[in-house]
Amino acid sequence: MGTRPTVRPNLVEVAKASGVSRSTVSRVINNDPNVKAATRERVLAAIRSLNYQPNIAARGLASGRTHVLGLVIPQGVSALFSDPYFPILIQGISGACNRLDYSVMLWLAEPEFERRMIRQVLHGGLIDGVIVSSMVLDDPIIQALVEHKKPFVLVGRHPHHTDVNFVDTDNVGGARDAVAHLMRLGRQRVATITGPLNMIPGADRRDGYLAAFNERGLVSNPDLIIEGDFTEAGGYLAMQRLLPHRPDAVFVASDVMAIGALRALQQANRRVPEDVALIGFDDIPAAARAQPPLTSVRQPIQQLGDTAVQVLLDQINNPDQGPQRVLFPPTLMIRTSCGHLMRRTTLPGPHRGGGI
Amino acid sequence: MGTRPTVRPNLVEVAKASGVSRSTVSRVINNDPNVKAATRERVLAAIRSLNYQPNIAARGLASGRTHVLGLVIPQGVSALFSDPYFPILIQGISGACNRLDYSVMLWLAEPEFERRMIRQVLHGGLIDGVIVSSMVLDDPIIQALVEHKKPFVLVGRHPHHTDVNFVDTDNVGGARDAVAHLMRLGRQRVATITGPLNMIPGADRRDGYLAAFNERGLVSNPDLIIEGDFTEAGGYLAMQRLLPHRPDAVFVASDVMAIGALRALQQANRRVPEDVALIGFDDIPAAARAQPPLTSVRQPIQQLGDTAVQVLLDQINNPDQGPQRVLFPPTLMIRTSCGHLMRRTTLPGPHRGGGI
DNA sequence: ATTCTATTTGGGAGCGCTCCCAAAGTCTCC
DNA sequence: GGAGACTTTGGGAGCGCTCCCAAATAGAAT
Repeated sequence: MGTRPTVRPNLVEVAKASGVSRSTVSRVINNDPNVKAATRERVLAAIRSLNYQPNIAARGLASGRTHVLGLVIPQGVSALFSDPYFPILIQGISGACNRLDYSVMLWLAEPEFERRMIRQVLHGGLIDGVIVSSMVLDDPIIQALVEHKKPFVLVGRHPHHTDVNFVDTDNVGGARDAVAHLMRLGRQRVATITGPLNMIPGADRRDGYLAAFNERGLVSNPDLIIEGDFTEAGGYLAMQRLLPHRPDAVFVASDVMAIGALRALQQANRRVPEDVALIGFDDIPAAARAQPPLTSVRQPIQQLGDTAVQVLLDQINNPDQGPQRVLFPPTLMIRTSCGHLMRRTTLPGPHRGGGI
Repeated sequence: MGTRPTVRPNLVEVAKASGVSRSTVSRVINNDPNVKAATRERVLAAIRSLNYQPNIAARGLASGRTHVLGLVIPQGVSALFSDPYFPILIQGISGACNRLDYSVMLWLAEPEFERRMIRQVLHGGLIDGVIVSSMVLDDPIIQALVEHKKPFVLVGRHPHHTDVNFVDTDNVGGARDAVAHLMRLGRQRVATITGPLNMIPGADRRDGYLAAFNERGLVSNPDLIIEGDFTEAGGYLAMQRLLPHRPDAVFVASDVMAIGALRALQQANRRVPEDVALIGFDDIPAAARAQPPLTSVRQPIQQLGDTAVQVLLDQINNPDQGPQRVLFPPTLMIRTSCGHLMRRTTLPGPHRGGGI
């Protein structure tokens, strides 16, 4: 400690220390098979003893490959606080990058800096590929990535760009299954609190709700569809607006909103699940801890992030293959809030009022 | 659209387009004052028309400055999901970086990849400085940063490294004020659920609790101090262990734990605040929405991130100045859960039991 | 041993930028 | 009008790496 210089060694010094040329060291660190085993060992020993780490900037300059991925999270800032979705996603992405020897650059795109961000992603030369977790339809970054042929993968499908890489949860299917479950339990007035319908998961989950009706030849009641905003407060307000229409079940498009809805129900003295059954979406940790524990559609968020990295690297390494599309099936986690099969006698009458 | 080449223009092309030399263009993009105004205009026009963006890798190689900051979040992964602290901190850091024309590389340090991460941060040559949001005492990254003289700033003070840059909330003071408030309201048996005591904010907030006793010449009761783990479940369990010791107030070292504690109290039919007053820490959004709304010590998390960036850039630009230490005073957000001044008649008896 | 091929290694060139020093241009003042 | 000082510009060198081609070496076949 202390005698070793704190300056970074470079290729040439490693080469000198192991008695080979620059090129050979380069081959070793890039796993080129054309190196004799003995030579490779010698070089690796020198690398270890000098604590050598290739300079990413130089490597990026020379090869155009930096082993850095960009993660772009557009959309309003607010959701990032309130919903554990993004932290878990970031976790999944970061874990995969650690494992695969990549690094992550993070852009939380604020609209006012979006143009600069796009320029930097596309032209900065520092990024091998981009993971975009956009949920809004008209995101300029996607168009820019397509035009500049930058490798990228979407987390969450995009209806206008179907021929690009994406990984997603089957939001439509998950919502449909949840609503079908409520119907199977005998609920007659199944409502939904949607996400913002200009966000793709918002629209998809709404479509799943509608699909459950269509499949049974039923028509949905527009009064029972309220648009929320994926926040707790939004779920609370939406539930309040829904109450006069006497739903006996609500499919809420996110757990965070469902928790808000639950609060509104309790305030109105409606029992869950006896008076109103509730199913959320995402299965965040708080869902299981709610009172009553919240039935929820679980999506494998961390796996989404992990897979996004794999798809992106695959695309970077084989640019000529077609786009990959991965859709994970969600799982309905049945807890208390959706209730059991209703016996005829407990079917709600036209208007029961609430209360203990 | 379409005719413009998708390849990135470089300095030489900008130089050619504006009829000056490479060097002059370089001066313009680096805001060197030694450029005639007319020339500068001409170059800027060319930059705009070519949509030029300096190559970060090349710039980093040549100058050793990349305009990239590293953000290292060590510690177990779990806290990242459950607590909005980190998302908000990241938000603050990212916002400041956007404003100041920097980018962020994110490392969620998993222990198994920590050595590689450190090597990359220190020797990768891609990072101008590092923001470390460590909360554990024996973090190897901090030692490594000190030894290699890499500019860095801690978010959260570190008791062993007092001569380094840091920004922090005054955790001791915030906790002391919260406990003093409970005492002033007439509570007799003020307990605390601490964070993990090997985490710095955990220890600091415990110390603040103790300080409130010391300042009044009181001694604290060890039975009323339970170590938690900053999770909801941990707060729930800690509260259960605390109940037999009949606290009439609890200072909980984080809101997430406080929400768990609240759940335990309600399950045990203890009224909040009548039987047990509660104060949390952090003032996360969920605190205000709890039932009853949770009194909490607010720390300016986003500002912490923002300031960390400023301090770090300051340090990068003036490496010879001494370390900066910034301590933000927290604010006690008084809501329902801590109750009002107790009249003598409502002082709790030895054991009242709970219940509606 | 000799030729031919396959494997392994070495060194030049260049990625796009900054830094430095020297050259050219401009202004001032006696 | 020319010396001196200051401002502005240009071009060489080099950051640490990869890529490519050529050279050296080893191995196989005759």
